[in-house]
Amino acid sequence: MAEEPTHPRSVRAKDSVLCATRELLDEGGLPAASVDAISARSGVSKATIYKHWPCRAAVAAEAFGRRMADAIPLPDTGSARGDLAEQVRRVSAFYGGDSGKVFAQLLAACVTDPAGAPYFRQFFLATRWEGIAELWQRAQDRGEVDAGVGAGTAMDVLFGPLIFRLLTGHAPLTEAEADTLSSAALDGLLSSVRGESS
Amino acid sequence: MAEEPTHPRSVRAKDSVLCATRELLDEGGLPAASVDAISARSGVSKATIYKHWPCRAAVAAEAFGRRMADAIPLPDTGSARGDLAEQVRRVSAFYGGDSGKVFAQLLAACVTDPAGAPYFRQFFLATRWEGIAELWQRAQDRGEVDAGVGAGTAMDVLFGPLIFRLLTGHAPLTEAEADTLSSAALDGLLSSVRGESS
Amino acid sequence: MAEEPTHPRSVRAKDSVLCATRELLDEGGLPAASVDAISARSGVSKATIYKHWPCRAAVAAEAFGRRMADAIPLPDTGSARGDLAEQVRRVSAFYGGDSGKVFAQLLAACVTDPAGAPYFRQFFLATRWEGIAELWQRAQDRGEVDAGVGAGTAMDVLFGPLIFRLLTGHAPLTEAEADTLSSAALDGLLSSVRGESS
Amino acid sequence: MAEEPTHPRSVRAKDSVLCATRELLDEGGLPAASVDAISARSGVSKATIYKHWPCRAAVAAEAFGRRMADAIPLPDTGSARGDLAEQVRRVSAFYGGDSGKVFAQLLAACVTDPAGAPYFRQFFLATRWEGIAELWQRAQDRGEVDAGVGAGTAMDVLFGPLIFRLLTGHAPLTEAEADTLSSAALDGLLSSVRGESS
DNA sequence: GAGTAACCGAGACGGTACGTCCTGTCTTGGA
DNA sequence: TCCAAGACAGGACGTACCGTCTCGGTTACTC
Repeated sequence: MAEEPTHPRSVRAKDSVLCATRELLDEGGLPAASVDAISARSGVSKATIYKHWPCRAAVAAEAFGRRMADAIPLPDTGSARGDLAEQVRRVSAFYGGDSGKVFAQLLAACVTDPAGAPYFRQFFLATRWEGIAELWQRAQDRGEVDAGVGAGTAMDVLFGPLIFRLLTGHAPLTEAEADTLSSAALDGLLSSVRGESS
Repeated sequence: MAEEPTHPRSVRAKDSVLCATRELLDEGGLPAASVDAISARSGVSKATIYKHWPCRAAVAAEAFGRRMADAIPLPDTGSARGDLAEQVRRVSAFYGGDSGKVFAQLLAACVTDPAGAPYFRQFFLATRWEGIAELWQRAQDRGEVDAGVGAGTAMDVLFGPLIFRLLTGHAPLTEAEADTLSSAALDGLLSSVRGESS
Repeated sequence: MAEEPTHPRSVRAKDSVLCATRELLDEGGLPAASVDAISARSGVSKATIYKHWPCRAAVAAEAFGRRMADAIPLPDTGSARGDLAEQVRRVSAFYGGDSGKVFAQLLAACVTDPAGAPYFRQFFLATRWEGIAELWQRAQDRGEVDAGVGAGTAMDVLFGPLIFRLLTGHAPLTEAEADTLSSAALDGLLSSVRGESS
Repeated sequence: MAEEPTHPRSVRAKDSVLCATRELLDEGGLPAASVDAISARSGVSKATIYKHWPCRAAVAAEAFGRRMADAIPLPDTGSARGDLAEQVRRVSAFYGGDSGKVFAQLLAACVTDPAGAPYFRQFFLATRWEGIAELWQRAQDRGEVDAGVGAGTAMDVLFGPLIFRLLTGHAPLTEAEADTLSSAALDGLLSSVRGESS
């Protein structure tokens, strides 16, 4: 406790802000996490908040980012296909839940307000990318993957459809649907050679 | 068209609004298409606008929707794979251009303001869905597609990645990337039998 | 009933409008008597309403005017002073009650919207003026009044203070206050006997 | 005044608002002094205006109040009756001029929107009351007044008739009429000598 | 008794002001 | 020296009401 004051004040301020923002996001989604509300709850002034982040979306992205990473641990089923399918299932479940709504609001906010986009990428996509890269490495090691496809492409093809559905709501995000999408993505849409695919 | 003055007033008002909105979207994107600006340019009062649409995003979606449909005619290359790949290429090009930015803003606005979502689905997704359904039907007729995969799933897997990239900007939307994504989606990510993929 | 249709339609429409307006004024004061509300409740279209009256305040003045006349019958106490004082008391009581608020709103509306002023004068002041003129005539017949003072002046001096208080609310409109005001005013207005006045 | 920039910002904002409002009132009366117009001319945002005043009428009352006080200095003719009659004459002249119209609009607005009433009382009536109280005190000191009549009653009886005429327009506000009214009222209010009144 | 003209209900519309909200900057005073 | 507290400009929001207008159907006169 004695060395708590040695933390630069800015660190304590950032923590307070992120903590308060998390609470507000949980309580009322992104609309509830207005800068005024964050300032009031955290006891950190608006000026200070804007000294650390360029816009509201950036704060929210940083506050919410880890939550998602924690909520979606990497699976290890023994096969690359199993791992990837399970990961799609987990991400779909996350998107389909309450947090998914907040995630969508955040993504939307970072479109509206481009200053937040780098934060969104850093605190959401980077983490996700690392997970997929690891699974993809395992798959490569096992020779399960098409050598011509990169991890980035895989991420897009596997999770893009989920985000599409999350944002537009044109189709549900159930577990069954997640499996359908991951199967299609993993196997391919066209009827080349099948049999091993579900 | 001689009877234009006999159009019910509501029709004329809607036309004015949609036309003005299109212009504003072209000039400054969604932020420029505020309800006040639409009202001022169209000569239609705000109250009337809110009588016809629930929110700004709905107006913009309707105004911008057809533009996209017109900009992306259905291809007919002779093969289902070719048609689908070409369609992905065209949609990617659309997203990558100026219109893509507006499209992203619109999608984001419909997340923020759910009242607009049905309009977005009607004026963007419905059109897209019809196109894909037709291509998919051709493909089924030719026996090129995996019978177990529906057109809806195909749409998600083919275009979800593009939307993912459009919104987050984590990867470019070039033609080459579009081909990579469509190949991966159409063939599948896993290494069954490869080589015939473009 | 058979000859009801012989009434010009306009007469029925006016009656419906005035009746509906009275109800609305009773329920929520002048703000509740919007033209839309009057139209809806009376079944008479707004266009027709505006054919008969120049503005909302005019309708309300006509609708509310008789109410006040009915509520304040002329007193007859045997002396001019007694009659006038009693009349001030009655008007004060009217102003102090619920109707007083509506009266004030109406007067205010006719200031804001001068088209209504003639209606206000016709349906409120004319009636009042007639009453005062009659009392004043009685007083003259009895030789109680200062011959140099006209009935108009008397009306202003007796009721002006009440209206002043009603509108600004700077002092109450109780019966005792009414007597104080009328005493002060009557001592000046009545010529003959001075001394018995408080 | 060198420290003008050090004035708390709120003071500068209030000054700007009141100044702009005065101008607008002069140019087009109360209807011209919409909150939007005040905001635009003063450079003070609407939100700030609503932080300092509860409604438009309150702003206008404060802006216009002093003007009236300045325009009507207290007379000193040597006799209480003379002072009071002169004061009635001056107030009548004020009401009869352009400012009278604005005054009437303001009073009406404070009836319509009760949130403004305290401001009206503070910035119009309080000043008036102080003036009358002083004149009344002089009169009492000279023994000219009826001891049973308070200054408040005097104010109502003297100025109520003017306000009545101002608002309803049922009679003119000329100097001659003002004298007629003040004579009638003062004969009642002043105790001592009767008969020499005009 | 059909034709015709006036009239009216219903309500959409332009216009205007409203009062609220939130963002991101700027100022002040205290620690 | 740094920060909380919060005032501020700017600008969009969605609502409310007014008074005008357009439409289509009904009514009440005319022939």
